[in-house]
Amino acid sequence: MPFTTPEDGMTGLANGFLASLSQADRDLLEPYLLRLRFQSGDLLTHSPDETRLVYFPVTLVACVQFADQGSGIGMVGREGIVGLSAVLGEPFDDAMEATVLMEGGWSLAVTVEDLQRACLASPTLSLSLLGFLHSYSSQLGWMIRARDRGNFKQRLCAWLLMLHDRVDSDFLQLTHGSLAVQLGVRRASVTDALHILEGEACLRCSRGLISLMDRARLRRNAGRSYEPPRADLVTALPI
Amino acid sequence: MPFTTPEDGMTGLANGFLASLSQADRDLLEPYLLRLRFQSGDLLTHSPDETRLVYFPVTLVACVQFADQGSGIGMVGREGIVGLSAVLGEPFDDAMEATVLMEGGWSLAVTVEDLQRACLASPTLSLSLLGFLHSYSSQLGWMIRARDRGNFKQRLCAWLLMLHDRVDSDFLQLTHGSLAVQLGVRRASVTDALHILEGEACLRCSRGLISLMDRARLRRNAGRSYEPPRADLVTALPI
DNA sequence: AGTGCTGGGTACGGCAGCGTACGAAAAAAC
DNA sequence: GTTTTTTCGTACGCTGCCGTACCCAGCACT
Repeated sequence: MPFTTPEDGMTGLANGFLASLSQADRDLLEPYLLRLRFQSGDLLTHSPDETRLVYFPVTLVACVQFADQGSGIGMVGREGIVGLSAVLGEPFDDAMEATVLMEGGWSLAVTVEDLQRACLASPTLSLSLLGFLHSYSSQLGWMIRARDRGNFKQRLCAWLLMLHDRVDSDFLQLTHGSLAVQLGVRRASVTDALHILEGEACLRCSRGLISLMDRARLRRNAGRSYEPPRADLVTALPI
Repeated sequence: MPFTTPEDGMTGLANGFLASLSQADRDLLEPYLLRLRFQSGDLLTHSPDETRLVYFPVTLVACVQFADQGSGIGMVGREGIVGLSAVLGEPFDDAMEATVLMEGGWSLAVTVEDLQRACLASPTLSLSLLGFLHSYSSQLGWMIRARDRGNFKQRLCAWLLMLHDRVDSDFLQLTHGSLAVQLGVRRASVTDALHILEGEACLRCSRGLISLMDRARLRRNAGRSYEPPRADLVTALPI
């Protein structure tokens, strides 16, 4: 994952969290932003040279999971932040890690030290971080809800919708197997559920690719296992 | 829940989060702290007179859950904060609420406005809030893990251990029914699992009371569904 | 003592998802 | 063109938990 120049295909600060900051807070971070490219399966938690980084994904989507087990916990994409726990300082919480989904993509990043400096200089920046973390916690709450109420088909729909919220395309480069790992079920369960959804004209499957056809119907299928993202919750700060 | 004086049985700032603050940050909040008493089932999300409050539980334990459904999502006690989302300002995220478990107890609290003022005055306070929210997110992650890996008996053990971490007594005033609601299962499932644990001499049940006998054995039962709290993650800030 | 209520013991059929497994088709490697 | 690998289709028995239901034992109230 080499450093690159902005001309390589990235368009400025296309990260939702950074975009939601005030001009002053953004100015605190912008000089230190790195532009990085990742591939599917890359680990975001540590950078190669042991510099601790905090990531602001742009085109990539990451899945937060326990380091000792595959099943996915949370999902972060262009709307959020990955690796935020590092700003809290040692000792790091290394139970979780984040891996890059699908074909990979771009992310902005700053070193932990730079972010810490900025936070200590700006209470509103710290509160913005708090805002993201709250909305992430809320996402985890919905994940928990999805796991006890709701069958697997609903969970699958909810997961696909969450991913769809974080990419620009209706075509998701996913194998049934990788989906099964993320959702913590058998590969066969994914195949079966996808076939049903295909029968309902919600989506179509080909080898390693899921094409979403009818998002509204998917949402109806997901029921209350899915909650659309609320950008206003992240940005609405007093002052 | 009337306001009371400190002599009523509360011993100072016996909340883990407040205790972890620097003296300067604590001084920002202490003048505005209220001391409140709650009973089992009380809702912490709103105060009676519509004043939005943020709570620092002392002897009470609260369960965070979706407002439209009983099953528990997270648990907060004397180590943490309830209602933090309110500091992010309108619009509030009203999908979740927090109710008081067991026999109730004491909590400190400040109004949202007072906390916001303090946060804007102190970046380190904001970062401390971030620290709590991270450790809460981590707890939710463990909850998710407990729900797919691990059978119900493990989840039950993990939940009891989490509650035990947040009270001083080995005697938990809980009915099988209320446990079933929290864990999102049948009451009969709770009864069955408790009988097994009773057979293993982990605990003993009487009417509306669960007496923990062997915490170590409970932890072995919970397996990797339970993670002991790490106070250091909340407090370790880089200054 | 009688009545009512809450909390707990127990049972039985049902089903969603699991573990495992084997084969076929598509892509990739050679 | 042939071989190897990946991805997907499909099946079968199993089990943990569910839904429902009924009964009994404490405890409270009168």
